[in-house]
Amino acid sequence: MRLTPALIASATLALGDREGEKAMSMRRIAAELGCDPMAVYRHFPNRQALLDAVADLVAEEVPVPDGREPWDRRIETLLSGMRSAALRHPGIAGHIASRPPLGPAGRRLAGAMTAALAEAGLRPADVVRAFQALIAYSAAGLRMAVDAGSEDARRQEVSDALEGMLDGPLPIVGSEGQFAYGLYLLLNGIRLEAATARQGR
Amino acid sequence: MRLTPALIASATLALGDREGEKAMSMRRIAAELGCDPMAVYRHFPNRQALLDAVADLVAEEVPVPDGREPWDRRIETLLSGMRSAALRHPGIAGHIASRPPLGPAGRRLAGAMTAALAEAGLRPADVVRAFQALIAYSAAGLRMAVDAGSEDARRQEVSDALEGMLDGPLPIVGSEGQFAYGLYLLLNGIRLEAATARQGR
DNA sequence: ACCTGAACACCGTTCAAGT
DNA sequence: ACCTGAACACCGTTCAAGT
Repeated sequence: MRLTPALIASATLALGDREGEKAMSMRRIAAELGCDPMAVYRHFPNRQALLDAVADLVAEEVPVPDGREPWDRRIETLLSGMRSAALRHPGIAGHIASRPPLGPAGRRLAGAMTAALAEAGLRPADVVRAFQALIAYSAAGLRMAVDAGSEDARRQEVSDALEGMLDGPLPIVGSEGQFAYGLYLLLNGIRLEAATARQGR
Repeated sequence: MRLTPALIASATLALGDREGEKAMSMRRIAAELGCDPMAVYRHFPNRQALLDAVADLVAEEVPVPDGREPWDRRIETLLSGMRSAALRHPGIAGHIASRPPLGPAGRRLAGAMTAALAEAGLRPADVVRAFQALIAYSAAGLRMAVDAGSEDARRQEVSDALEGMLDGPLPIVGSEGQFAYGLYLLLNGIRLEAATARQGR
């Protein structure tokens, strides 16, 4: 069977889904494909480049929202779409959190997002800054979700650290609801900013 | 020289400052201390626990803001203090971004932060959610700063991906200004939320 | 009982040697 | 010219053997 970048990437994704992040080593990937570890290096310069390709494969699964929806609804759809796609592929989710996909699929999503922000009424320079703030926040939320799933001890530690300062139980770290709340704060901030920009026009 | 957890942690921090993240391996740390690699395991159960202790050492450097300052100013001081302390120690900054410090120093900062949020007028449940959103955002900003410093190629890639969608140059990914903008959006969101909570009271 | 270091089970990547 | 796999320079951690 002839190797191609696409074939290597999808085999790596499947391996990660099945056996987790640590299973996606060059040696294990090669074994999965039944080839020499070095054969992979003929298609990708290094492991990171391969994982970037796998991440973009996941970005392909994210639906681009209908352009007739309001801009804030579209941003919510895009970001929670990326988040749930990543969580469907736990092996690569950690990599996605560190390096949001920038291949063809990633750029398609970035385009939809910046379009929505421009439509919100932000100045071009602020579109980029708000874009990066939203990506940064989503990446962090994804990382917390990944860590929370794999490290119960950490969740306990966070809980212990905060419990003393507050009454009531700690909401689950990295949960969907927690993610939505921060996104809501950011979108509120953007709305306020856009209103100010519109007035100054 | 007798080994102690504090001595190991500060030697590890110094090593990371001098030679970067990858130099902080159990073997290199032991060499730095002139002891057997296994000696470290008598004071820390594993490498992650040691790095957590190093991270808390950095949190000790962050000044706690004056309680008479307004709540939003205090949050800015705390988060940018943590950010610049981490960036002064590039070896451990990546670890801090993944696992915000929760040792004694980390808890002190968390306490100051939740107090500021409570004073802003958020409901207790929202204090925790806003706290986590702010931490998540700051961690992501720190990660972007660390990556931007070490990976010019990635910055170029992000720039290429966005340049096509916008006119004008891309603001530096992970820069102080970029970080401040997202924080500003979040604080605006919190102000709006607090105002709503206050009205419902 | 405490401590050591050899050994286990891996890594990503280079590079010389084969075809 | 293309491909392979041995080898390099590492890892974190376990555990048997020594004192």
